[in-house]
Parts: sequence; C-alpha cells; structure tokens
Amino acid sequence: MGVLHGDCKEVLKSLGDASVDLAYLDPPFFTQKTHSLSTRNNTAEYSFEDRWTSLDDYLAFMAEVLRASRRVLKETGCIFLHCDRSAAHHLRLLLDQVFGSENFQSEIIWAYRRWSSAKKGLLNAHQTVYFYSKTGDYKFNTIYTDYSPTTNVDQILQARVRNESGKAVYRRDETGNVVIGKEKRGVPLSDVWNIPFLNPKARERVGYPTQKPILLLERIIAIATDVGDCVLDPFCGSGTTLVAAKLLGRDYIGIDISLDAVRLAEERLRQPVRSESQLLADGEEGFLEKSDAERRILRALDAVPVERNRGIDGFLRSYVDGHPVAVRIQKADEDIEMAKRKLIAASKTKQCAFTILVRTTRNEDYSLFDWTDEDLLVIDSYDVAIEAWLDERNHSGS
Amino acid sequence: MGVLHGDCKEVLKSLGDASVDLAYLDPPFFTQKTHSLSTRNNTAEYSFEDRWTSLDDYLAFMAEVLRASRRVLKETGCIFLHCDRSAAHHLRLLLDQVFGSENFQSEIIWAYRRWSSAKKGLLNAHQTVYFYSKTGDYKFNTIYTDYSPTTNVDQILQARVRNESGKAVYRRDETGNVVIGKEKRGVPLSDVWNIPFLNPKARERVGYPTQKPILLLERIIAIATDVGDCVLDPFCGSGTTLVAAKLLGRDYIGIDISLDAVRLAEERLRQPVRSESQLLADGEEGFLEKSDAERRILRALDAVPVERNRGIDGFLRSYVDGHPVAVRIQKADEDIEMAKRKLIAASKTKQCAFTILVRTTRNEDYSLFDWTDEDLLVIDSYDVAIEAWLDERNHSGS
DNA sequence: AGGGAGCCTGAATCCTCAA
DNA sequence: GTTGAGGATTCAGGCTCCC
Repeated sequence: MGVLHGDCKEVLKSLGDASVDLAYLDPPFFTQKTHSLSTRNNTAEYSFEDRWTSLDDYLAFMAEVLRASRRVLKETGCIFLHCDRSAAHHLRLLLDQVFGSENFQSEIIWAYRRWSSAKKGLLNAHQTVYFYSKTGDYKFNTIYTDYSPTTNVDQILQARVRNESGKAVYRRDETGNVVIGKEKRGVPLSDVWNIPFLNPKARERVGYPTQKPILLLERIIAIATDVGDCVLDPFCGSGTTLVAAKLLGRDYIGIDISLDAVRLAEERLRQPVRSESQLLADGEEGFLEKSDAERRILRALDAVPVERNRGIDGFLRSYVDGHPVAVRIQKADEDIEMAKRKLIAASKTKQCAFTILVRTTRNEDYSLFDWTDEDLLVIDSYDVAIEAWLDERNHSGS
Repeated sequence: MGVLHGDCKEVLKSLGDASVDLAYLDPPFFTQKTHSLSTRNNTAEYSFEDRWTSLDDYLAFMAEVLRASRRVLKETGCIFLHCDRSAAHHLRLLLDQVFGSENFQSEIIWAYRRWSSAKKGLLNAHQTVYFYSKTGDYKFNTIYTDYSPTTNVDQILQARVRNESGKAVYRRDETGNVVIGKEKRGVPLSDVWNIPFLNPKARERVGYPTQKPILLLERIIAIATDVGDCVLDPFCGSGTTLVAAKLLGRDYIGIDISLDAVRLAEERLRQPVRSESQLLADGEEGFLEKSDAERRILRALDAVPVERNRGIDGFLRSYVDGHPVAVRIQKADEDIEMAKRKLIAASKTKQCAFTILVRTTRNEDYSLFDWTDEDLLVIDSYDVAIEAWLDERNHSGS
C-alpha cells in the first residue's frame, strides 16, 4: 500500500499475482500534446508528455500494461479503463484480446457540460470508461439512484392491487387510506453518469493536469470493491483514485512515472479531503428558476433564457443596433410596477437597446402605471390577450 | 426518391455517385437473436433474422455496405452509423478504414432512461451513433441549446480580452465601461443526446422492432442537411428516417430487404405523424429549428399542433365551455384576410368555441379588414408587437 | 506547407460588495 | 457578522491568422 515511483510496466512486475481487487487506469491519451497546468496559487507547475511515435507504438505499450494489470487482479477482480475519443475503439479491442470479449461488462459514459469552443461540429462532452471483469464471477455492488423526476411519487411509495376488472389500482385499507408499499431502493445505476467536469476554478483542483472528479472514482470503487479491498492505479497522477480509496476505507497502490506526481499524491493522502461540488449538492434543478409557462413565452419571443439574475429572464437572440434586448416575464406574485422596477434595475449596466416586459396578469389597477417609458415595451402574453377578449365578448353578449 | 425493396448491397449499385447528402445506417445488430414485436392491436407481426455465422462475416458485410454508401455520398456529405454495444468498436474501425480516421467527427451518445431490470451490473441506457464525414469540407448546421443555469448574464453578454499577463478580463472602452460582445445564440449542441426511448405505448410506434425515436432522426437530418437535400437509409425498416426527412422537407431514399418493411414505410410516408410525446420531450434540449416560428407560437399558446389541415395549425390544449379553440398562424405569403377565410372555412365543421388568428406581418392595408368578428380573435405575434413598437419609437424620435 | 500565437468560448467555480 | 446576488476568472478547446 502506497505510492510507487517508476514506469508502471516495470513496477507492476514487483506486485504479486492475484493481489488486487480493482484496477483503474487513466492512461495518457493519444493526443500528441504536452499537457501542463499550474496550481491555483502558482506555487508549482506540473506537466506531462503525451507523445508517441505512432498509434501502434501506443497500443503496444498499453497492451503490455493491460496484461500486467490482469495478472495482479484477483479472480473476482475488475478493471476500469478510462479512454478518450481518439483511441477508445482501439483500446476496447485490446481489452477484448487481454480479458476476453465475454468479460466485457459495460461501456460507461461519463457525460458532463463543459466550456464550449468555436468548433465546427458537436461539442465533445463525454469520455468513455470500459468495465471488464477478469472472470464471469466478479464482485459487483449495485448502487441505487433517485427516481426520474417524472416518476409519480405515488407510484413509488404506494402498494398496488388489481381490482375486479383487472386494472392496477392503489391499495387502500378499511378506512380508505392508501397503503404505503415495501421499501424501495431506487433505480439501479445506469451506464451513463452525469458528473460535473472538474471546473477550472474548483477548489478540488490541485494543479495537476487531467485531474478527475473524486465522485467518478468513488463510484467505481464502490461498485467493484468492499471495505478493506485493494485498489490499483498504475497511472495515478495527482492521486485522486488513492484519495477516494482511502476515504472509502480501501487499501491502495498508486504508480506514476513522474516524481512530482508521486510527491503530490503522497501529500494529498496525508490529508485526504473530499470537496463537494455546489452543482452536485444542489442538483441542476436548484439553479433553474423558471416555470414552464415562462420558458414557453421566452421561446415564442425567440429569446435565450438566462438564470442567475433576479431581474432579467432572457435576451432576444438578435441584437437591435448592436445592443442586447432584455426580457422579463411578470411573475405571478408581483404587480406590473414591481416587475418594471426589477427589470430596469437589472438592465441598467447591460447597455440594452430597450427592454421588454411581458404582462401575464390582468386583474390589477393600472391607473398609476406609466406606459410611455421610452425604453420599455410592455407586451400582453397570448394568454392575457385571450382572457381579455373572452371577458369582453361575454360582457357584450349578456 | 422513394422506398426500394432488396438487399442494400445490391440496390445501392443502382444509385449514382455523389448523389446523396446524408447516409443514416441503422444496420441489424450483431446480437445473434431474432427480434420480433407485434403492433399494438396485434394485426401484424414483424420480425427479422439477426444472425451471422461469425463476427468476421458480419464485418465483411458491413464493410461492403459502408463502401457503397461512401460512393453515393456527395463530397460534402456525412454518414451516421447507429451501433449497439456488442460491435461498436469493430464498426468504428471499419469506418476509420473506409472514411479515414481524420474524417471522424463525433461519437454521439444517445442516452435514455429505461425500465430497470434485475441484471447484475450497470443498466444499459445508451446507444452509440458514429458521425463521419466524407471529406474535411462537410456540411454542418449548428443547433443551439440553452445556457447552463449556472452561467451568469455578464459571461454571456460581455466581450473579453487578455491583459498583458495573459489573463482573460472583461474588455472596457476608454471611459472604463464594459463592452458588450456580439450576438449570442446559445450553446452549441453537445455529443450526448438525452432523448426518451420510444415509449411502448407511443402513437408513433408502428410495431416494427428497433424503431428509433423520430426526434433522434430529425436532429441528425437537421445538422447534416438543408431543405431539398437527399437522405439515404439503406436499412430503413419501418421508415422513421424517411418520415423525418419528409416532415423536414428533405428528399429521401429508403432500402430494406423485407417487403413487409417497405410496405409499412410507404404506408407511413402517406400519412406522416409526429407523436406529441416527442414534441414535448425536446423542451429541455431546445428546438430543432430555431426558424420554426410557428411551432414556437403554438407552444406559447399552449396549443397542440396539428398536421395535415390546410386551415388550422393547432388547437388550444384546454377547451372553452367544452368546445375546442382552433388556431391559425398567418403564413408569410398570405394576407390577413386570406388567413381569416381559410381559418373560418376549416373551423366550420369543428364546433369551435371561437378561433384565434395570430398575425405575423404588419405591412398590409387593414382598412377593409373586419376586426369585429364575434368568433374570431386576432392576436399580434410577439414579433409583430416588437416591430410595431420599434417603428413607432423611431418615428417619434426623429 | 506547417506550427505556434492569439482569439473567442461558456461552465462552474471563487470572490466582492451591498444590504 | 451573515447572506446572497452577481461580477470575475481559468481551461485534457478549437478556430484563424500570420510567419
């Protein structure tokens, strides 16, 4: 147990047969670039070369590492290989050769949102982790996740019976109350994992390039090992895998060819911390503030919705005279005057050509409202227009 | 254009070189099983054999189909190959050989939620679509989606520069004010697509095995082709690709070895239907075609779009006094009077509570138009309201 | 031609300042 | 002091442009 320095091809030879329960490999990708990054306070800079003379060269190297990793795995052990888009298919072929295609278990998709670029084509927003077992009899702990937001709570909790006509209905006791069914554990984890990409500003970042989010490693370790088992990471880098293993009570062996990396990993292991991402804690919905109706109105205006602003709900997609146009939808609990104040206050610094306020309620006193603002256009939502017309028609008809 | 019957290897020979803009292939998977499924009313059962003597056999067949597909593609054309988990890596190697690894564009992950099973291991919840171009100069239309809820307004609006130390900072003019950047359309679509799996109860389902959601096909067609371009599907099955192509105004060529499939596809093409569940499903991912103003207006009205009616574009989701409310959006090439006539004519037999006409153009003579129809409400679209206000502001300002 | 410098991205954080 | 809205900041990106 510990962090070893050297080429993993060589160092792996010093480990005994069938001695580890899980091998996680995050090898250098076949990108032909040098990756470097500084720590957040610029005290150190870490880098590594990702250059190979050819793809065959790279694959020969990886084949040797995979065979060595297989040897040290216990019979119930598993391997998780982290691949990037350029060589994933070649690496899976290697895995088929070394572990056998019958031991392929899953292609895990790590999906994330990331800063964008001006790339022609689709934005790359996932990486692949291949999951192979050494034998058919491998260790696997099922993880349960939350139900989909569209799953009805009643469906999860309440027991069901079939009534006389064979239709499934909720079970009720003598007094007519619904009966809560047996404990549900949730939905088994799927092979698509939405885990936020380690953000450039994240505190979790230690300055080593290609650092992975700790949640990704925790999940892999939790799936494939129990407490006390041993985790191997032949390309441990800054040691995220080892930190996750230590925090989960597993033994660990890390190897890296860079002495900087080994020292950094040892440093992190002395004080293992698990920082919680705000996004993970709150979930994406925590940031979403708009109702369905508001979104529909923004779409109809051809406006881009924005969150994280109390006064502005969106901007028109097209600028007017080179200036943006801010939009606010009147909220259910605010009068038109307050909506106007909030919109104008929020737009002050945004150099807007003008602003649009969409009115969504009618039953107000508008006698004091100033409709003649030069830079504010008030539009009735379609619903308001329909209601007003219906009202008028009913009155004139009676 | 049409649906051809036969082995695609042979039928493709009858197509000319460089004649199609997009090839979408959803070949039989290498699963060694027979797939079959009945229609919802059990009127027919479709099945196909998915058996090959060996993997090499299967790959030899696919290599030939890929080469034939490449030949018929225009120089700016693209191919999308739908793979399953068992052979995806082999198929990507074939694509590298036939199209060249430098023409690899994306590995698209189609992710979906699915009913869970008790299987040991992770729940399979994705399929892979490989996207290759024929040359480096290929056609690609970027689709834009919403910003992440964590992105703030400043980030979206303000221009940035690098200062002397290479740090990115907001750009400011001489007076120290921030500078607003150019128009923003949102975030480019990523390579991970969350599209609901075709619900077994969906109206869209026609009972053919492995049927794909139409939204998936619409997206592929929208990014790789323009209106009037030609889409090829050598394994067209029940014809979802062709239906999507037709609905989006593209030409199409479908091929299938099963006569049942060809007949079913031809039947669907006579009455192309797009199920409502799929329409609602794209709410989070944004609209397929930003220019699809009509659909945006219908959604803002909370109306259900209807196809195949020359006078009515949709109905309000909620009835008024137990009667439906028909909606028409004024078309670009018709004046308001004609739009009104068509709407009223089409609604005559529908027992509507009233009808709504959404006005989308302003530069007309309205002096003869009768605005006081008891059963017709004319609403200005948001765009018209904005244009009118801008016009007025400019006139009063000058 | 080919390779490096410079530019534009936006996600998700950190950080500041006002209430 | 505490909170929280919103301004600021970096990057396992990817173009274009310029030698």
